[in-house]
Amino acid sequence: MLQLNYIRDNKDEVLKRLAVKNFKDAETVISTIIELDNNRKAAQKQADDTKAEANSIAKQIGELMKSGNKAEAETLKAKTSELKNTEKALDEKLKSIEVEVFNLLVTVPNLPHSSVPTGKTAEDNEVVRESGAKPNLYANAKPHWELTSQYDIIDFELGVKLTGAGFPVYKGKGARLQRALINFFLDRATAEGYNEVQPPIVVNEDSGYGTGQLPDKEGQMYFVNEDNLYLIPTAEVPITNMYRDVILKESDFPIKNCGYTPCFRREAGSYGKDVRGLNRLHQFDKVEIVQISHPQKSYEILEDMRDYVAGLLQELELPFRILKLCGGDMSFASALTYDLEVWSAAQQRWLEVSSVSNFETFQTNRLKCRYKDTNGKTQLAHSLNGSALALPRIVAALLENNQTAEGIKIPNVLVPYCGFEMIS
RNA sequence: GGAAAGUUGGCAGAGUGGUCUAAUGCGGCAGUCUUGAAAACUGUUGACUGUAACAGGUCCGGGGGUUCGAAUCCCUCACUUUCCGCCA
Repeated sequence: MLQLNYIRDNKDEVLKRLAVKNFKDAETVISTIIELDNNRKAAQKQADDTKAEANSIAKQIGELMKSGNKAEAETLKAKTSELKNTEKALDEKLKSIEVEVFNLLVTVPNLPHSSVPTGKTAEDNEVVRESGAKPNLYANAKPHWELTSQYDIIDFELGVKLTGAGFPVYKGKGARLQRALINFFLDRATAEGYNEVQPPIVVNEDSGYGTGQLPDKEGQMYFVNEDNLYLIPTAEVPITNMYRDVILKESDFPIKNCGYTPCFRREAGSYGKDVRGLNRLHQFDKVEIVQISHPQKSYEILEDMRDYVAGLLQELELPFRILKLCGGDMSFASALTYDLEVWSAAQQRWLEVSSVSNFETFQTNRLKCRYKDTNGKTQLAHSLNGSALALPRIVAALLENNQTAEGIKIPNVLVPYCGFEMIS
């Protein structure tokens, strides 16, 4: 959520940058917000003055009662009933304006960073870097969803029986590979200075609001009706919400946390070959890295995070590329996002395995995650996160790219974690 | 699932319906003392809104009510803790 003060003081700038995100009706929405806010201020002033008067009368009555001057107290009492009515009316007016402003404010996406390329779709994303050679597969190379059943390592049908589509069962070396990747990612993140946490994987409504899944995207999350809890779509939600309603000290920065969790996404309305096999699941595993930073450091940190994730892909010997997302392809809450994609050799396409974003104050404004600066003023911190990494598409690429006539070769770095060199 | 008790500032913890502008302690910050530190002593110590700056307003779990006036009384919801039951 954008800061109202910022919108008020920088209207033109806000409109210019919202245009990069292709936010429709920006002019109307922003103007309405500013106008409503002016109304709010006026109403608040009125309400405050009324309350001030009522407060002072109440105090006078108190003193009169104490000194036994009952008659005078009664005359003062008579004066208050009208005040009470106006007070009530003004409060209601104020509240309704505030609700109106809030409802508009949550529809406004974050402002993109000045370096974000303009564009509408994924076609317009900017390739920042490409690394690693795409493998030449042998003649009978197969897509991963055939390899998984050939070697009996991931069973999609069995998952359908137990739960439904998009909930695969990992078996044998497939399960072991999952565990190996999780441990590998966590070990690397810890070595990079991230503090490992194991958060709950169901969260309450407040947490959903804090990171911006609510009120907009509740359709994307599984919901436990009886207890009013949501299954997390990413560890970002609980890990970032650890800093909800917190005022940090400047010396607390940088705050680096990482965590492994299963992630749950309803993915309502997704069909077709994009969702084949491991490409899109309802439940998957992911290691997430999250940082809370000083505003002046956040872009430096964003690049560190991006390069860290790239390093993981290099270690896994996967060809990958880094994209800087254009305004139209970026998420609602992000100011700047890098996507990392791995080459999936049998599908002949790039698969997104990580998204690293700086949210600046967009999340922290809602979270009320602040810090005290050197002047003792409280300021909003910046929040950032990235996948490091999401497993399914990594597994898809590993299986497809490393397949040979004899079996699937495990990259060297994972062998100690797996305890085997080949899936055959 | 049953019963009871609770929810107050960064933390602990007081608080007979009227200077609550929330006691006190701890912690934090600043100062005195010290070569430096500790201890001791002194002072200071929240958030939001608002203003040019003051002033003013809001906040004692959330919401509602009673009252001229609520941290305090009433209703309601949420959460926490303890005990019992069930159970990994």
